Amino acid sequence: MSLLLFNTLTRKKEEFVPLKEKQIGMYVCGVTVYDYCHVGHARAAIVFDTMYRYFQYLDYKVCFVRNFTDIDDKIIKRANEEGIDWQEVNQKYISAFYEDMGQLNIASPTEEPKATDHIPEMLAMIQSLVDQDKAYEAEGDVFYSIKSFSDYGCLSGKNIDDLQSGARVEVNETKRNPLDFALWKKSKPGEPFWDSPWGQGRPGWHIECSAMSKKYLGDTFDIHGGGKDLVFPHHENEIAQSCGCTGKQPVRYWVHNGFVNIDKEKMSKSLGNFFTMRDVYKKYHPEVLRLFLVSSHYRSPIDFSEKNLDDATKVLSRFYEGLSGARKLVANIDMSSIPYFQNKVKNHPLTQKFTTAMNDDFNTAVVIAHMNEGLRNLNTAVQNNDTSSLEDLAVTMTAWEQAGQILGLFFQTPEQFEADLFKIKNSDKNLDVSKIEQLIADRKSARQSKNWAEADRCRDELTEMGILIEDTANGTEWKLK
RNA sequence: GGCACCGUCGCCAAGUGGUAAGGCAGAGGUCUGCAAAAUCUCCACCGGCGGUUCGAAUCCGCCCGGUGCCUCCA
Repeated sequence: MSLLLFNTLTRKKEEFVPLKEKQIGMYVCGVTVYDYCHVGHARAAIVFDTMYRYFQYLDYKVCFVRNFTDIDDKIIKRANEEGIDWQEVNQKYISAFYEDMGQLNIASPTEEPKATDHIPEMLAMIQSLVDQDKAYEAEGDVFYSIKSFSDYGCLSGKNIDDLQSGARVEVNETKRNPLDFALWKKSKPGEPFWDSPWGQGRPGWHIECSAMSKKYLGDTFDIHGGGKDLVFPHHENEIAQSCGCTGKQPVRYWVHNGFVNIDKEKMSKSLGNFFTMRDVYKKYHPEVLRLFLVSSHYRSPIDFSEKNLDDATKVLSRFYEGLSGARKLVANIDMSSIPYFQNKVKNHPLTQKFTTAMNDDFNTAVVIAHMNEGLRNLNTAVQNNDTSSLEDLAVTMTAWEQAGQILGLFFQTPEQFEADLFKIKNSDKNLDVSKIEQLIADRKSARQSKNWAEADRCRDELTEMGILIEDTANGTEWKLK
């Protein structure tokens, strides 16, 4: 069964065929480490993490490279603002990145190169472009001459004339063409710099990805990803640089994720309408954020709102409750002793539907729909306490759970999830747990003596506190609304 | 101004030529002392107009509405 992937270069879904059989080279633009990550960064991370997981599930050997941009204007500016060294800025926000992404269950890429560790590679590339007359030095800066690349605009669908006529590009006297972009920037006094054949300076933004992807993945590799906002100019320029340098097409499939919106507008720093990941975690479980972001297709815009996160919380709670019930029912089943267990999971209808959806350009939204349907089967078995076919249930549960895990869900136990959820929900309520338990005990004795009025009074009091109770076979359980 | 994209139930969201997945909310049933949870049933002809087609939410044209990129941006 083939996998279809939407390629920005052709604007079509294409059958994905890697360069080398069963191997994939994938490069994804990471973040510039000058501030905390927001939900837009979270989406990009989740989208490509999910692809990475699914490729591995399909038995591909994936070399996944995700970079850190650790030198640029914003970092220098931030360092000056905070009165610290630019490296300290990097350090601070790289560790924040790991904290925030770790909570989302983002797997480690194969390589996480930093721009400043690859200055020689970048200089070599720039030199090659200069030698080929595709780049030129001007007063200490080095620019790429877009005239040297006839395909310039192929990725973003722009043509050079349109770009020039609408040019909001800053006027720079030293450029031969206003659309030429910097490969190397001369450093100003007091700024960090590296030595180069063109004097002291630092790399332009685009060259790092060309140099690092070439180093780790070769002149041509399979997938290059990032947010839609990187299509132009960043990825367009990367193609120009890489192709100019090697003469080869650098990337076979360009993959871009859609934006996170707020009230239909792109979440962005400049608009100031962004939420950092750590802000979101104060009110919502990180896994809820993950589920929310995989609930729609990766290329569509997704509207970030409390209502939508509340909905996602409900779905994830249902998922975990169903999982918890099913796990308890099959607790005594030794799955490893079930004949052909892995094959049965693989051939389960749910797994089949899962792979069909994922093979269609990673349609995770459809996967979630299938999981909601699958959940009903689990819940029905649990409700009926159906022990007649526990082995089948174990297979169904595993197929269901596995689908979720490839989406990066279910990375903790249902108990931990419930406990975390309580902690988050209770953070601004500060409820007294012993009081809750006392009321439940009071209600229990009232019910035993069939004093329904008193029992209901206890429940009403709990309801007022925001507590929801459920009488189950194992006693009364409670949770925060 | 140039170039793209989007408009599906009250809300969120799949589907891109064969008579509309899923979730939330809502209505009703089962279960329950009553609830809750779970489960079952019900709940849309797809922005407007025209065209192509045996057949369109899905293709084409026009219109209306919204967004993005063209400057740093996931």
